[in-house]
Amino acid sequence: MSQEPLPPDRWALAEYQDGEVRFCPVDGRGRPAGPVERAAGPVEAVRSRPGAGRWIWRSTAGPYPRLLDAGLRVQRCYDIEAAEALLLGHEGAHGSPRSLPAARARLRGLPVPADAPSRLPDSAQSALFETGPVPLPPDADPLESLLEVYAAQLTRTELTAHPGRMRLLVAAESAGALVASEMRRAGLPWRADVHRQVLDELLGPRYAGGQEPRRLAELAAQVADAFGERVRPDLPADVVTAFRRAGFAVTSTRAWELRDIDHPAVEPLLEYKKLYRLYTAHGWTWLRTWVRGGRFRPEYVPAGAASGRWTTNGGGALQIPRVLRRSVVADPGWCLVVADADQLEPRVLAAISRDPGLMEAAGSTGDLYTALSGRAFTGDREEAKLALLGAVYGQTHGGGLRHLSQLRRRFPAAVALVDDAARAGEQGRLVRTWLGRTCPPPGGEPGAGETAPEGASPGGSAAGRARGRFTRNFVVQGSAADWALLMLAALRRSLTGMRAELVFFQHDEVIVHCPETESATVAEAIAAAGDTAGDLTFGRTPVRFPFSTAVVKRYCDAA
DNA sequence: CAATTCGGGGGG
DNA sequence: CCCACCCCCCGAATTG
Repeated sequence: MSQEPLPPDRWALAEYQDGEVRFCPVDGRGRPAGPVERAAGPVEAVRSRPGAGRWIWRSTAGPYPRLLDAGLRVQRCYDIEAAEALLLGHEGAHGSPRSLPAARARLRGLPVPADAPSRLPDSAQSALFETGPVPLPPDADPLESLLEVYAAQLTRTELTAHPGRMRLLVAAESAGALVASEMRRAGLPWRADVHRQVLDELLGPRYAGGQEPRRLAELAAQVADAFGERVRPDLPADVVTAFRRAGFAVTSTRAWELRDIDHPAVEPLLEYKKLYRLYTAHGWTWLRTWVRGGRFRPEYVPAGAASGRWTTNGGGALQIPRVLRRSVVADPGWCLVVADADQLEPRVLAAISRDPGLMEAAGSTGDLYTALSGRAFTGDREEAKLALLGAVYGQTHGGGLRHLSQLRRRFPAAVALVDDAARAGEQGRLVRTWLGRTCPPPGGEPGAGETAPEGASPGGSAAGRARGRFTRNFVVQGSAADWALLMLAALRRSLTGMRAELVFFQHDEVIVHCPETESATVAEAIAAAGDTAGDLTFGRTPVRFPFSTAVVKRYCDAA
């Protein structure tokens, strides 16, 4: 069946109620290939098998943080619950519970338990209500259940549209889970003193007793002066009313709408909103909550977004405001290698569409948009960029559309790919990324093949068109997320044995914290990881995946 | 009174 | 003029 040589050494590991673990070697079909061993915990088990190639376990977030605490890493893993989510999605059962007990129950035709909520409401945060992983029924043996589900997953994988790609996707998602745990443990270097200095500079000192910062109070007073009445700048309704009274027919208080209004309240108001946002989202409270011992440690959630992009659970790690990048400072003698993938989405589009013209343009490491504008595309770099992004996002009006027909002529296969994806969405069909991650069905979470009730003519309705834009973008953004996982896995591999640590990942950007002496090696490893991931993910194409890389002491000093 | 939605801003 | 796409986070208002 599969011609790939099997990893020499895979081990299944399951935790029991009393904390004990049992583990055994596993063959290529998911059957036990040796005696079951016991250990006091995952640390003891993994330590006893230093040569294990891949650990198969229920969920990386369970045992792996404890392994890291004990100073252990594993080379590779197979995350059953991550795989279950990917397979369910591919099978069109997107929202079905993904836990090991749920997967087992489905195999046996038993009632399927719901998943534990991924994020608890604040009111339930008390230890009393802490919800652990969904429990197996008391009569189920954890290791046997794990192997039963694993074996079935291997079979289901072979039934997917592209089994080889799905195998790769599961491996990549599992590697991502390892990276997420490791990054959280390492933490992003964060100087609380610098952060406080930024807050003091921009917001001024806080008044005693939890009052708002002085600068916010001053700006609020200026707004009130300008209107000649008290207006609370953080209440949109208040502000709209005040502008109406002053003779300006605004419909919202969005920055782009207010920017062009000639009224003395506008400037302090916009400044207030910017600073208010900093104060509430990344102010002193955030600092107290999230920064400990000079490190910011968010909980990353791989595939938290439908497209496969990561999210975080609290801390807003993927929305660090630019003004706070000054606080991300390397340790003495160390540096940050900050690397940003260049024009990732158009390069991904080139690879997944195999469009000859676009592949040729993406076959160089130079700026892709400049390459486009230099060719038979009449327009400058900015216009080329807008046209291409407009095609990927499903732009409906505006300047970028002017060049769309030209794009269509120059890069017919690329445009056809996103157009097909859009049509699929409008017709209520599912689309997949290159590796086979499947978009959620229309009409919300519930999952299992529901048919949109009001979708008689989805192509014609506003909802149908919105769905088309979603699926159009999904195939590109999601395939870029496929690539990013393999890039992380490749980079992680090449950093083993070094002191360098991956400390941040944001869609198309990574930060590695390393001794200054390692920076050149790390930069090379990142460059190599981009192209390696391109070949692994999409097969061999001429498309290159370069990074803009900077070696800096402070995050803000990277381009 | 708690849960949900809205509006506006941040990131890619 | 901006926008299309994916998200997070907060406070206030609204709803059950």
